[in-house]
Amino acid sequence: MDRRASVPESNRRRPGGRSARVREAILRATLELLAERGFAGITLPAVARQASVNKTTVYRWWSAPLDLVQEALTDFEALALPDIDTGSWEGDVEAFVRARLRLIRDPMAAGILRAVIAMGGSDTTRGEWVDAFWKPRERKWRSPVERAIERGELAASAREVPLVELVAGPLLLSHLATERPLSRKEVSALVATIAAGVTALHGR
Amino acid sequence: MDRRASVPESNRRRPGGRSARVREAILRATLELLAERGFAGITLPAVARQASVNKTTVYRWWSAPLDLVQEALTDFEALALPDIDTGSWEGDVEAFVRARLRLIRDPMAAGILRAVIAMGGSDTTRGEWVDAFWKPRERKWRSPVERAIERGELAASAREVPLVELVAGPLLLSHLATERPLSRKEVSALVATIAAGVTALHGR
DNA sequence: CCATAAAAGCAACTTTAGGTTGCTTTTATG
DNA sequence: CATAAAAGCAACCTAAAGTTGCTTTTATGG
Repeated sequence: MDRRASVPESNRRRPGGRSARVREAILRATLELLAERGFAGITLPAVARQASVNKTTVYRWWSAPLDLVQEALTDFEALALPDIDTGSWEGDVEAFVRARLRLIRDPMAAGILRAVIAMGGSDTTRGEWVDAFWKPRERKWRSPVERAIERGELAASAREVPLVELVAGPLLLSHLATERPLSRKEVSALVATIAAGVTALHGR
Repeated sequence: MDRRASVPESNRRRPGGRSARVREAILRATLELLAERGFAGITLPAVARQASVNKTTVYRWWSAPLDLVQEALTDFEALALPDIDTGSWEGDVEAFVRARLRLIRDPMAAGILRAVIAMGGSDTTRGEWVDAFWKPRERKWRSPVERAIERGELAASAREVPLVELVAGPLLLSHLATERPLSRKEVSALVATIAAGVTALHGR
């Protein structure tokens, strides 16, 4: 049986010492290449070079670039969003924007997000996986709206507003696509506009 | 002197007939591969195959994938946005969203946008070029806000609102990144929220 | 309409880089 | 400290990018 591409850390036979170090180096190298060169930059020999590890070692445990990327991203916690609960939903929006800004300003995180975006599209296998990648990160952020509705700050109709997209989309466009980051003023205006719009239509 | 990668259509020595057909086929093939496989899919032999053209012909006129992509995108008019002027700025916002939706739903346009996003980042040469790619497409869409201010619909302070990002960002995120397109309802809510927010803060 | 030179096509070649294999050396672990 | 797991090494195969000299096709001007 081929044990490659299906061996989580815990199932490795010698998880202590060198093996662990080598594995870490390989997954870190994968993220570095992914951020710098995109998915196209991930070949097993390239990862081995970046990690200063012999390529046979990489081939022993992973069989394809996608496996490497998948495993590396699972381990990469920086892309996770913090829990946000400021007490008011406007505060939550502001906090979310700030958190997202910090994240997207980190070159490695930005590069990785770009790569993940590029990996979507026609190819079904990748597409499904990319979907699985985003889902948990989105779900985490429906709750503030729900809480606001429970608190009576917003009407139930607020659920129709695609808040995640409204808040994160502009940052994505300005930082990742056009690479003309929003100014301090524009960020403030962004938050204010969304807050005012939602309050005007769904506030109590 | 190397005449490759610096020969616009008009400077070719025999621009009629076959040469023109071959050039068109090559640039079309470039866009197809770019949309389907991303920038990584662009190699000169691959483009030649896709265009049903001999690879020596491609090598004769272009020296690198980036040259091909650059020239192909310059010729690709589908990514241009229509002029919008409905008379009211809310109407303009709605019209812009609809136009952008149509665009982003086209698989080829979506694939190309994804590829362009992925091409941004560290590498300075590419980064500059990607910037040049977006600029004309953005500028075209400051005018509706300006017109609204001139008409007296909005206060001058509305200029601070990053409207392009606010309107296009959510569509970008939902269609290109997460691939969970907004529903009809959500699109309406998006337009309504932005309109209400801007009106509340900057309306007259 | 035809002569001709530009440009496309073709085939054989070199080079580069991904991927494979058998073996040796290092080292975690009982 | 014995030993087996895992990393390293070197030589290899293969596929695809890139190159070259030449032949065939065809746009174009006289």
